[in-house]
Amino acid sequence: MLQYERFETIMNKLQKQSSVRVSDLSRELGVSESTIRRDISDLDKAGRLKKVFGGAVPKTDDTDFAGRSVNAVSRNVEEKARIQVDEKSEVAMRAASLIEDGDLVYIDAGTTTGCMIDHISCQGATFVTNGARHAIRLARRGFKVYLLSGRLKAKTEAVIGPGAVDSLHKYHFSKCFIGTDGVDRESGLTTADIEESMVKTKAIELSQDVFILADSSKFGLVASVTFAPLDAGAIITDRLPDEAYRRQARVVELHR
Amino acid sequence: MLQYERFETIMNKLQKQSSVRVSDLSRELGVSESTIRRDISDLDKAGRLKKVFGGAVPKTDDTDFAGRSVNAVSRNVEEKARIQVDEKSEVAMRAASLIEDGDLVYIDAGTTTGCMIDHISCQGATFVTNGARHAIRLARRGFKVYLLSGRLKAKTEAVIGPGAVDSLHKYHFSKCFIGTDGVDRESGLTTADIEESMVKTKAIELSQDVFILADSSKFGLVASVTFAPLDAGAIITDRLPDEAYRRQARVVELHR
DNA sequence: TAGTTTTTGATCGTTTTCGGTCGTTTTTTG
DNA sequence: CAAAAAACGACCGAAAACGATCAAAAACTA
Repeated sequence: MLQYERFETIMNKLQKQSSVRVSDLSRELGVSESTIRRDISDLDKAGRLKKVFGGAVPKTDDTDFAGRSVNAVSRNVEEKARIQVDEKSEVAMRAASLIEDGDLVYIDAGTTTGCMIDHISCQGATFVTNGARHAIRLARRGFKVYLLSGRLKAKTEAVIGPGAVDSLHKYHFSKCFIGTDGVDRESGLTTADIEESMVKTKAIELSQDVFILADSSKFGLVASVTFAPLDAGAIITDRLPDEAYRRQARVVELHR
Repeated sequence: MLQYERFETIMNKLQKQSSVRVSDLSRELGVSESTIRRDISDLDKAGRLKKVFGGAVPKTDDTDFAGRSVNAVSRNVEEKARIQVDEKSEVAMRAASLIEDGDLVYIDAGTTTGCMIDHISCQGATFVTNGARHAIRLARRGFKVYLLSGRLKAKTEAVIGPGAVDSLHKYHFSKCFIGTDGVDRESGLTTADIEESMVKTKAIELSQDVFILADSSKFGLVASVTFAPLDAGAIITDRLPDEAYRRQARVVELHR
């Protein structure tokens, strides 16, 4: 087994497990503990994880108040992209079809909104986004693209924080497309990161038409921070698990 | 078996396997390990895969945008590009070694500055950049990264224009690293895009120590817009084609 | 065909990786 | 709090991988 493969295996495990042990890795990968220690040291030096006594934990780019690992709940971009692919893609396709020539569109960072990019058919829209990779992909497709300024969060590749909110002020969007971690009748629309939530809230405020992208798995979930009430915009979903949501929000349901 | 066939076989394997070994390929393709190593080196330099100790892994698209597919390029062109890559990389490595803990560093968009990212060894620096992909790569490596706001230019993946210059104002860099298209004794430092030049000029103005990255091929070239005089900062290059430059600028020359 | 260029395989000194040992540090246990 | 256990890192030697070099083989050219 190549050193590089071990590196990737360790990092993959850390995305799901929130911690790994030297002894376990040594057994599972069939190499000595010395080697695992070296690997972990190298990955730590490279800034890809945090070495702790007995093993390693994922490196969170914004330090949790206790300095503890919070990765068990919030996975990173690639991981998230893998799950619920079909549903995400359907929702995204529908959302993309709403974009028209002349629109000034805000596209939120995130995997679901990212799916939209390949499905945008009209050519005359202008885009603003806080997703660094989204911006690159949009620009490649030939669109006029503006990026927000501010700190780049490694895990979600999103520009966040007060700087990002500031640089939003001058825009007046005709449409905005926002992803969400949770949709709940009591808590409304929620997301895991407070700084990301600030950006979402501001973008919604500045937009004429608001669209929330939420595949069916998001309903009933509540993340750390509420960024908008349920009726902040139209919720686009593949399947609505509970008709009760209709009383509180405008819902676009793809499968009946 | 033709070289071309081996190239394709290796690339095909990498699409399914996530890694290949020199020893395996040597046996399977019936050629010596030397040959496989040469093949892998060539494919790596062409940007089609990533060479690792013991074999190779697929190239993830986060490296740089020089990684286009080169199916039928003439040998001469490929050879030339390879040499330039080496020189760029040397220059970048030297530049990266100048970064220290505590620095607030501006990194300009561009391929040469992009090479720096993999070679930054210290962990305690903070970065500001107008390169969208640079930002993503820096963030992945665990650095604190800030992006400028503004329009994203598709070709260079750089944030440019007045918005970008505005969002620069608040920073005071300890060091900045700027790429250039041309270095000329009369015209100074030049670049092709007027909006990119504005960002470069402002970043230089805001920085205590200024470093210009220019491989030897850039000397004597003049692009459309001058963004700074020759003595705006230290010019880092692999080889200085003409000693006369020393009279006008501070030069760091790698090969004497 | 003869001469040139390119590709390939073998060699060899150098570098990198890896597992085991051992003294030290950290954590757990009593 | 002290002893025991576990984990650690530094070090070393063996093994593997590497790159540079060179000569033979193959492909190309005049």
